[in-house]
Amino acid sequence: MTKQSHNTVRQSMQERIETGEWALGGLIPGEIELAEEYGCARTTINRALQALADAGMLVRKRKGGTRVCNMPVRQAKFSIPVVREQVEAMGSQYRHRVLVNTKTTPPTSIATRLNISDSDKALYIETVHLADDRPFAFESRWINLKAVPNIVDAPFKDISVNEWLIRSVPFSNGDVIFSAINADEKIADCIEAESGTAVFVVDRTTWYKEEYITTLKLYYKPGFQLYTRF
Amino acid sequence: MTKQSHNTVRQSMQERIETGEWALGGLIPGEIELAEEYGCARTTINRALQALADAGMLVRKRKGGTRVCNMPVRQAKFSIPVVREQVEAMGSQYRHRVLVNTKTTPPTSIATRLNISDSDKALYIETVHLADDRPFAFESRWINLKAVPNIVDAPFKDISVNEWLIRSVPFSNGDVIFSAINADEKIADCIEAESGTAVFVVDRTTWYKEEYITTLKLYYKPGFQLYTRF
DNA sequence: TAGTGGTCTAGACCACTCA
DNA sequence: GAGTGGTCTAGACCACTAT
Repeated sequence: MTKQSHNTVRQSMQERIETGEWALGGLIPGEIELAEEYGCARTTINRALQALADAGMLVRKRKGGTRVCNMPVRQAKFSIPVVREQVEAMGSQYRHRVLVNTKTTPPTSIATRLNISDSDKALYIETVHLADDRPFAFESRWINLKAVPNIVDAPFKDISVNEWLIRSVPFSNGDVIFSAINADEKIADCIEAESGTAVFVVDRTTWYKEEYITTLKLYYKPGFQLYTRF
Repeated sequence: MTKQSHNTVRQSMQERIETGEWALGGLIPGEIELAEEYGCARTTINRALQALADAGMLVRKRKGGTRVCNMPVRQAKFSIPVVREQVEAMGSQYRHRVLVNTKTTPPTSIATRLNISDSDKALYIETVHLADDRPFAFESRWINLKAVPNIVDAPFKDISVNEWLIRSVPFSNGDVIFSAINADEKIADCIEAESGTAVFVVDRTTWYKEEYITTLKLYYKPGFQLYTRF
């Protein structure tokens, strides 16, 4: 073979795994050997192998060599949903309405999550996200004022709370919990559903460098689906 | 600075983004310039920049240079859930019970998904996944017999259908849809819940090289949560 | 301790795309 | 056409870990 890109090599190796030429859990040749076989530099082989390891297909160990993963679990990458983009992706017009925006002391469960004391005040905001002026999702959010004190001056008419935060604290970390609940009356009312309807819930908490920023729950309208590919 | 690993460089650059030194949507220095600044080879800088671009923090274009992403959307990677591992991760003992296992003609919606004709038979399997002998999830699965004909001989006493497929067709592609529904009577019965309870649903279809393998729906017991981090 | 992957370098050429 | 990122190479040294 002549001139191989790391991509071509990777695909070739992926096929060797898929066809079983390289058995599940089995050891595969070392980098130098593969470099000779493919007729390219070891660096190129290394890059291809690392990509496959990153995808969860290979497990690599110094001295131990490279093995095909014996319990192949595919991983999927997905973007943390931004409601406005979800709405616009459907071809609908996005708008939002702020129902509540107050500074108040949060319940203990929230205070714990934001790592603030029970007596500290936090910003509580309720928002309804609309798609073509029909309810799409209801958002209930608490914000740690110590983390982003200047948020109180921000007007949320044109820009949503979420997008303000994204711009203000651009690359935070966080966790996400997906679940399903039966809508209580309040939620049902906000998303124009009947009480008791199954609702898809996204519970998200974000932080930046040991400091908690915000925690929110998103209740999507009935029938909502979250799609991913792997 | 002396001897920088690509990791150190990456972290340094990540901070410059987070602190706003490199503004959202702004152009950052070119690779050669950064290489001089950090005192390392361009290859090393390239690697760090590619990692950040991969994480969605940077957007790179030939000739156009590298810019900080102006609408930062964090991405999360998560493993396609394998029920047995979910159960064992909770410290419970996993078992499963096969309720139905028949060869039959699928409804049109399923036939379409598996890309087979309406008259073709497919394998239909219903399974209840148990955690410490209590229902954890109910699985309703269709399998394309043309894709994996030898599955009919497989005994699903020790190993679940899913794990048999994973080993047989180890690195398939697929899509996943998360949603919430109200349990009908049958589902409610299988997961020991009341009819109408909100249930978390995972709908998954997998294929390998243009051929559809299987499509399934997983109905989790009430209170189930799917956790991810970003 | 020896063997494997992990990383870095300096230099080169290519491919894309903006002006 | 010129400038940027994308990729490859050959060689070197380091770090981990299985034996």
